[in-house]
Amino acid sequence: MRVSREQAAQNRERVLDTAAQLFRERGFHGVGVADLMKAAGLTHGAFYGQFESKEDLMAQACARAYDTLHEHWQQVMQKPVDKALAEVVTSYLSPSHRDAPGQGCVMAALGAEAAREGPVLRQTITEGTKAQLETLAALLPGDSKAERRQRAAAALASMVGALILARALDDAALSKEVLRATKAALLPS
Amino acid sequence: MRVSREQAAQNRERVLDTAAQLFRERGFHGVGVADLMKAAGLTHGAFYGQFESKEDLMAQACARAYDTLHEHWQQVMQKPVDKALAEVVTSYLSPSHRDAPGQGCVMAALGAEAAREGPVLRQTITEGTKAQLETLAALLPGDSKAERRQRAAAALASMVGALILARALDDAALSKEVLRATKAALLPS
DNA sequence: CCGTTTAAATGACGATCATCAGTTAAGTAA
DNA sequence: TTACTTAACTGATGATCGTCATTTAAACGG
Repeated sequence: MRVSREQAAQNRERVLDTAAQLFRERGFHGVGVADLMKAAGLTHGAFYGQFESKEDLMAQACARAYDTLHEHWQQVMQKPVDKALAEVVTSYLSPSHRDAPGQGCVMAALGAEAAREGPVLRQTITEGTKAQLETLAALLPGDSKAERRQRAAAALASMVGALILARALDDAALSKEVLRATKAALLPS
Repeated sequence: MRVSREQAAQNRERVLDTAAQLFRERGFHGVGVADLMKAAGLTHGAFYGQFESKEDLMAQACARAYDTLHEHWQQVMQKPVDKALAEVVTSYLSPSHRDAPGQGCVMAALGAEAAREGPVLRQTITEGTKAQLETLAALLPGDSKAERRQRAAAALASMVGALILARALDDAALSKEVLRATKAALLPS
């Protein structure tokens, strides 16, 4: 059957949101086109009317995920810088972020896989990361902009790594310890 | 055809080494059993005479990779502690490590994927990581063992994250900057 | 109200996936 | 030399993969 122009646009958005979540939860190779469309309430045939290929969707879904994450960070940026930094770091390194990859950091969930994919996806990832670094640099101390950018790069790396470790480890205590230790290194009290 | 007992054991080792490399290069889902066996110079049929399943192989290949990496770290441990720390951090965060995932860190290459796999694989990863943390803790300053373990956890997280970022980013300058910044944070000069 | 457009569904395609049964042939033990 | 064992190969399994041609039917423009 057919559906109104508006409905079709909504469907497209829903497919994108569903993909952004499922890819982060199961990885790019862990989600088939049919799986995804069913999760979005459609059949697999409708996919290629809206997207050029799966790789096209992968890039668009990542862009969508980065947009959503960026909005959250921008909200936190309204607070005073020291509070904002503490909140960004604390929420990133929280057990709830670790346990909800579908709503979480793109790099931590898909970075390693993305490194093996095509240039379109990698460029999307790079742009999202640059925006993240910009936000983070504004929250960190430093005499020059270059120094703040450098600290932001190191801070983002440590947060991404900590989340990946915390998710991979089978030892709950050690998983928590990695998050705690990284938080302590970033927020010296 | 058949092959001597000794030759068969060698074949098994070769399959494991090949798997340890290919999995890190292409991810678990990026390597098929047939691909792997062909790369090891055998046909796909010989696989299930040596391994119980692909997941079984994944765990054994990761254990093999961790063993090899552990040997390298133990060699570096012969040096005085400050030199050893500098070498571990520098080589980990080097462009050559970034560009050779097949011989590099298991967590950086497969950590995110491993988090979604079965308990056998996750346990293997956890054991390998614990050994890494132990080695790293011996190289870091700190008043107590607990403090050194905490610093080791934060240091490993930052190294893993930096490598993943450096591999995923499409911007060569930024990729290098992430490695450099993380090295600077870990080795204050 | 009718003809056109098009979103979605159906169904199939070739390829590849992990897995395994059956066969071949060579090492091993008698 | 003979009988047994077994590593590796061949070939096929059903499932799933991304992709697309075709059909259906409802929204849209006149």
